[in-house]
Amino acid sequence: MNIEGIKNIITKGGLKFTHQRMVIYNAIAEAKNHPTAEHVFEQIKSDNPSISLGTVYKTLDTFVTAGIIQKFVDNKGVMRFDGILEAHSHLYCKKTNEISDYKNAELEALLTKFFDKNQIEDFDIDEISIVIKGQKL
Amino acid sequence: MNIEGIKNIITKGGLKFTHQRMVIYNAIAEAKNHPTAEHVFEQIKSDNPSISLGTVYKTLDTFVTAGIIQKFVDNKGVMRFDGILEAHSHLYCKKTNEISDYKNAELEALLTKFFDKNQIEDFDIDEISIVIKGQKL
DNA sequence: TTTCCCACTAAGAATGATTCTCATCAAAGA
DNA sequence: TCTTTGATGAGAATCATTCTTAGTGGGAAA
Repeated sequence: MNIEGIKNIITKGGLKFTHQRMVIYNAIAEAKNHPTAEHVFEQIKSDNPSISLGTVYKTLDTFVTAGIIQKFVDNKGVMRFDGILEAHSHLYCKKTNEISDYKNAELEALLTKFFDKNQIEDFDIDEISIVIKGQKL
Repeated sequence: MNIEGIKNIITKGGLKFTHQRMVIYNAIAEAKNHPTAEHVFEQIKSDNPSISLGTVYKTLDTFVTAGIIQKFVDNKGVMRFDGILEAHSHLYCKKTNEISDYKNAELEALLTKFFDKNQIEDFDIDEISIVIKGQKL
């Protein structure tokens, strides 16, 4: 993604555009896996030697609050960040600990239909996600 | 559950039966919520003043490995333990941070059927769980 | 332009959950 | 009984994350 595109996303989230936010957002957008704060830090450190790990944590959190990225917790309890905003499920490989995306419109439709019909008592659903654990072959 | 019942479960898991394991398993079995290691420790401490928090962590982990309890990670990255072994989904309340169980045979059947038909390429599924986030009313 | 202000950042200390280390202990088997 | 092995207690160590504090820079207003 180009600088203008990133700037747009950040400012549309109601945030000031800064160099640090630019490189951090860029790292998330380019990552194919689901990076941790540490991953992002390692990724950008060589080109931005003065950046601080604390800033990475704080900025990622700011992005989550602004709704321009998502976060979730992995099996080990570590925060993972994700530039994809649409709902999608995750595959956890027990062998390699990799996390990959799984997206299937039919499944989403199935779940939506199911929970429309079967409301949960005294509970207002915001989002549903599926966690699939297994092994890569 | 009575002592004999707990002893049975622990020894059937291939583990030696000890006093600590007894009280820790009992705490998990009686808990209605999904306790953390710290919760279990607080729960049993008054009757077992010499028990160590490290032992609670280690024992819970031993139980998980032996397959007699389950564990998962909550939104905040903290380990939660669960004496229920059957597959079931969790409801996360964004207001109170409570986690409750959700079990629905129809939903399970639906998912099983779906993934039987729609195998995931190069991935062997062990278990599927659903995370439902929202608010208690 | 100059000043003022405030959000942003860097650096590292502090925290909280979890794991590790190691000495001691207890039970089961030889 | 002696030995061995695994379990336990105590607390140190680790790891991810948050907090604190001081310093910086860019925009708004005069």
